[in-house]
Amino acid sequence: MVSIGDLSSKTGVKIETIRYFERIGLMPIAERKSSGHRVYDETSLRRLTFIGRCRELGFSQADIRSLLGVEDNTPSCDEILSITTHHRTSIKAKISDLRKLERRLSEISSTCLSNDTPVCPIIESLSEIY
Amino acid sequence: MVSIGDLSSKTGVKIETIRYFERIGLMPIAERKSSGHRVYDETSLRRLTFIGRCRELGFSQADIRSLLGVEDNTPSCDEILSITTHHRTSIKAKISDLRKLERRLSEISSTCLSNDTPVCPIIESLSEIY
DNA sequence: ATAACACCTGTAGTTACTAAAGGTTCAAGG
DNA sequence: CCTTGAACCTTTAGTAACTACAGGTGTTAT
Repeated sequence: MVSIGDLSSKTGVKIETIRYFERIGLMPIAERKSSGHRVYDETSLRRLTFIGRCRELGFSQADIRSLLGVEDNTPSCDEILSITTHHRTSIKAKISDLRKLERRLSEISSTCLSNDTPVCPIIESLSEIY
Repeated sequence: MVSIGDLSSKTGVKIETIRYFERIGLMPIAERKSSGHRVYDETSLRRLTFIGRCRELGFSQADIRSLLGVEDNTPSCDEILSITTHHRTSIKAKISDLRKLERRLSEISSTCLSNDTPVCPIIESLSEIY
């Protein structure tokens, strides 16, 4: 039985965030001491650890909800693998988008290095109307 | 002299977003017809085109503000190159972060494929307390 | 004239938290 | 026992960067 501060330091999730997770239903409603202070047990610790790791891995709250079986039932191993795979796919897509961006930016910047025009070629190329 | 709808279809920026840009000062306060409808000229078109392209390239509003010289003066070519380079650096960092994530997810998923345990190894590995 | 459409304002919702204001409770030292 | 400072409580507002809606006015074509 630990306090919210202890839970926070054990998981690395900020106190406000833990209360927020309770509010939105990611964490169950915590039991209280007579004073009103929240108390947590090992189950809470495991659950928050799980949420924290998912967060580090970039899962959305909706994904975490599904993984935890918050609104439906506990998901099957297949469902979990499917959510994870889907998340991986979207990460790969994001990487590919960012790489394209980087290439475009690098092209645009290169015109700037050979700069002998009175007007900035980056600005020009970005405001040009076709 | 065109309407907000025309400007929107020429630039691909939604009408609500154009009004929003005016509200936050990215676009200048538009002139109005006697009816109250906004009217735009070529200068607005160039400016919105610029903003739209920057947005596609993932620049933050703060960056766009600097590039446009909204709060300070018109930036020098050096300043523009510096903002762009900085943005490229953060894109590269994001790519590298996402790649790490992807590798972690791929590791975690692989344990699931050889699944003969009664409990999901993905969930297990994510909620484990050390 | 009237329908259909474009435009107007103002406000609230999105995601995933974070921070601040203003008030209890707890634990340790004197 | 009393005090003081840390930790806790609630509620509300703020962040980025828009998007969407409600409820009203203007414009255009038949």
